[in-house]
Amino acid sequence: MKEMMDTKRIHQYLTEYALDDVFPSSLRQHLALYRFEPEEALCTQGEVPEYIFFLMRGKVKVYTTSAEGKTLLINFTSPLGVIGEIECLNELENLNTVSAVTPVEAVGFHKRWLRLYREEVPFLQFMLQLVTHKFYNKSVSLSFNLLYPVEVRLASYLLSVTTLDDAKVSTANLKDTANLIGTSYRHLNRVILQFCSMSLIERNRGTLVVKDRKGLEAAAGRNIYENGDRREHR
Amino acid sequence: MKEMMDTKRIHQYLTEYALDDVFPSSLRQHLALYRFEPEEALCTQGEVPEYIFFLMRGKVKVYTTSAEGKTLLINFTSPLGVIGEIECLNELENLNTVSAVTPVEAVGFHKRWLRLYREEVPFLQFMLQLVTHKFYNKSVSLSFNLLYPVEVRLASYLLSVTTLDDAKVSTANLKDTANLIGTSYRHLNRVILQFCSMSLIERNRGTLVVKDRKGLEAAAGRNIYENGDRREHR
DNA sequence: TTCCGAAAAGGACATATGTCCTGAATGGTA
DNA sequence: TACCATTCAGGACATATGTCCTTTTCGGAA
Repeated sequence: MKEMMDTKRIHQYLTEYALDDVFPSSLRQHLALYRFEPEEALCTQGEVPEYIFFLMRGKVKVYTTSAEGKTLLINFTSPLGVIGEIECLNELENLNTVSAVTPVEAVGFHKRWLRLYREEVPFLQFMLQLVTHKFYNKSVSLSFNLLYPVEVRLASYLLSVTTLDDAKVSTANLKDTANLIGTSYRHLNRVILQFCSMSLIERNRGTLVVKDRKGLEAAAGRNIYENGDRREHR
Repeated sequence: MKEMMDTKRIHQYLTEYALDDVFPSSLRQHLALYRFEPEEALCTQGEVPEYIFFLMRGKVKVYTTSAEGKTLLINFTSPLGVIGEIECLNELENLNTVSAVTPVEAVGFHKRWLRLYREEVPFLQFMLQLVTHKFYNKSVSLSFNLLYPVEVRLASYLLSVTTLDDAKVSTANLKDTANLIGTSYRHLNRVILQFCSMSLIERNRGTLVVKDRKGLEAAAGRNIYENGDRREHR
């Protein structure tokens, strides 16, 4: 983590994401710009977080590891995602580890300043908005993972990350995909094979190509990732 | 749902749960007291909610039903739980159905008044606090259900709903228990049998008795419901 | 007490999914 | 081009969990 006091760039980001009201000028002095390299952790499961970050550039992955070492990928988060707010607001330890996937820039502040921010209506409104959205998406994914078989989850996922124009998914990160929909790489392959034999998709070197969206929709029942933050994953 | 304008009782509840600051007197005129009978729904999956309720008395269950009719019990909620806030704040449809288990009393207001409340710092702080907690608990249960086998989930559950003094769990609602830990009644029985044969618990007519907390703790690894809102379920 | 019906428990089997391993494909390098 | 190391796909098997149905238990009515 590299901290920078690049006030100008911070201001630029705040404007880009319409956060000028959320951080009134009186509170900006506590904001800093942070940079993370790929693989670097923004926060670590089990530790108590110090900072709240607003993701401005790049992509991070959020995951949990069980005592036995099994990993559950929660999601990939893109701007404007927020990291650490749940734990900082409640003095709890991190449930997840968040690591940079690409080079990342985030605006953040140390949690000791929360007492200032939490007196501000726009800040509170923004956070509430954000957390409720996160909650909603999380609920969707919870139900979805527990209620539907991998087949349905994969079909939904494929519909979400592709369009009619761009029907391809790289298989480079098929392991990530497996984790994301909460299954093993092996099993994912099995289901892919099944979809291929049904001519729903085609597997070429390095990519999956969606051949039959209607068919996939039928397999999915309904597309669960449609409004979820998992949409960002490619 | 029966609406009552029992100002006195509302005031009494607000005091009981230290909500006097959250609802400044200027906003109280929009609050009403609502009563629900067992089995009655406070809100229904798929519909757009109209009210935000603050559960003051009784117990409700929160559950989702899949298109195929499979039911996933999310939790049991007790006072002071809040219902409908996520959806009302974002104009979204209900993800879950919430039904009264016991007779229920809730203080609530129609969402059209949200524009008033959401200008109030104490209200916003309260909601943010509440939603982040809910979120945290949900995250725990998401990870837990996806990462651990039923055996571990049951052990955790048993440790949570019993104490050294009161080591009994009624088997009357074993089906609820099965749903709550996300498995079938059949499979729950299987695991109970297993625990019995390991002398961790004993099954008598109508109750399970915890015999060996240490052993259960070993089976659980760690007790995941410890801070979760599922604790309320008996 | 005996018998019946409802509820609970358990057996048999089916299915989904995970783990481990082998063999094939791939790309880089000499 | 030939060879090697690495990655990827798929086979074989193991395990967890679900579904369906039969058996058992138990309270209550006759």
